[in-house]
Amino acid sequence: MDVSLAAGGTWTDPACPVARTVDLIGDRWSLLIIRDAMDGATSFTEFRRRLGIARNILTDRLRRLVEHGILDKGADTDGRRHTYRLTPAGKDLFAAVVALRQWGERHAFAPDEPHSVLVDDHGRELPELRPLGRGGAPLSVEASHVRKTA
Amino acid sequence: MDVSLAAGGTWTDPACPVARTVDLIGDRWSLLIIRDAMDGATSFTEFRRRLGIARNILTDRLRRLVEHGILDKGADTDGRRHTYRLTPAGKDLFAAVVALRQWGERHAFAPDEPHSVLVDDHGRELPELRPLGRGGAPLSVEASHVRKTA
DNA sequence: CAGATCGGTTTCATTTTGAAACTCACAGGA
DNA sequence: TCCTGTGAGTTTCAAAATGAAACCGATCTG
Repeated sequence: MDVSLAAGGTWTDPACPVARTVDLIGDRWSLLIIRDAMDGATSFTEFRRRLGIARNILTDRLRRLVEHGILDKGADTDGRRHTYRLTPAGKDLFAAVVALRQWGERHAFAPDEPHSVLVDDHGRELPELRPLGRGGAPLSVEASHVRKTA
Repeated sequence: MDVSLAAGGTWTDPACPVARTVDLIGDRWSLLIIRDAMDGATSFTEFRRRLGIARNILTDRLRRLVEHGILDKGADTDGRRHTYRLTPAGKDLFAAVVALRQWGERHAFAPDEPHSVLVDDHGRELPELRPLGRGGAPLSVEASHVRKTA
């Protein structure tokens, strides 16, 4: 994939993987486009219908996601219709989307408020995603730290 | 916590937990502030030093994060200095930050490019965070779907 | 008291976003 | 062939967000 920012851009914090990821998909729309791509959306019109996003912004975000190797743009044989599909790198964002979703379920809804649910093949809700230490035990924020590059 | 958006705001997609989470922390800075809070930053000045963010924007983001129950603002006995600390909801974003970090490590760096590393108490790198199905086996994007609310 | 520090607010220019109108290519039907 | 609709944009322009810099006020430190 393209490991660089678009035209002239510089990383907010070049050594930090969190910062680079946020530079690539940390805006109001990119992650929602990826969410919908994971849920089966493939065309410009379909993304637009689901998101209610302005046309020019969608054009721009799709272009960026393609540039960064997260989506792949194909011309449908049809001629006019295009298809946007997740690349392997795009699909690899699944864990991040699940983590954000689960946090939202826990903290962004009132206890009685309904929300959509992510389920597996058998319609069962996913277990909570938790960082583990090397030993396999859950790892807390306090028990970890960032080792800066030499 | 405060399960609502700031003054007059409406959710991008009220029923989707991913969208709500993105509405709360899906901007260029919030996640990086949270990252640094997880790494020990607690003061206005310290966040500013680490991020190079404009003062007014930092003021605004800290206020929003406090409003949304992700950070807790305390007055240090000192008098002038304040402390911003993660609430339990804030600490619960750990999984999401780890997922974004790991994706960045895999896809936003050239193979030979150095980056900071998240390690556990014993200095060992964390294992990859992967969504699992109910059975305990890794779950692919294709093997899951979103069940909309009734 | 003078100066530095901390945590802001205000001002103003630049950038990004969004809504709406316009364009262009193609396909199907009358 | 002409008309109409659809898909995928581009252009234009106003509104909102962002960022740099100056200013402010309280509190410590010498």
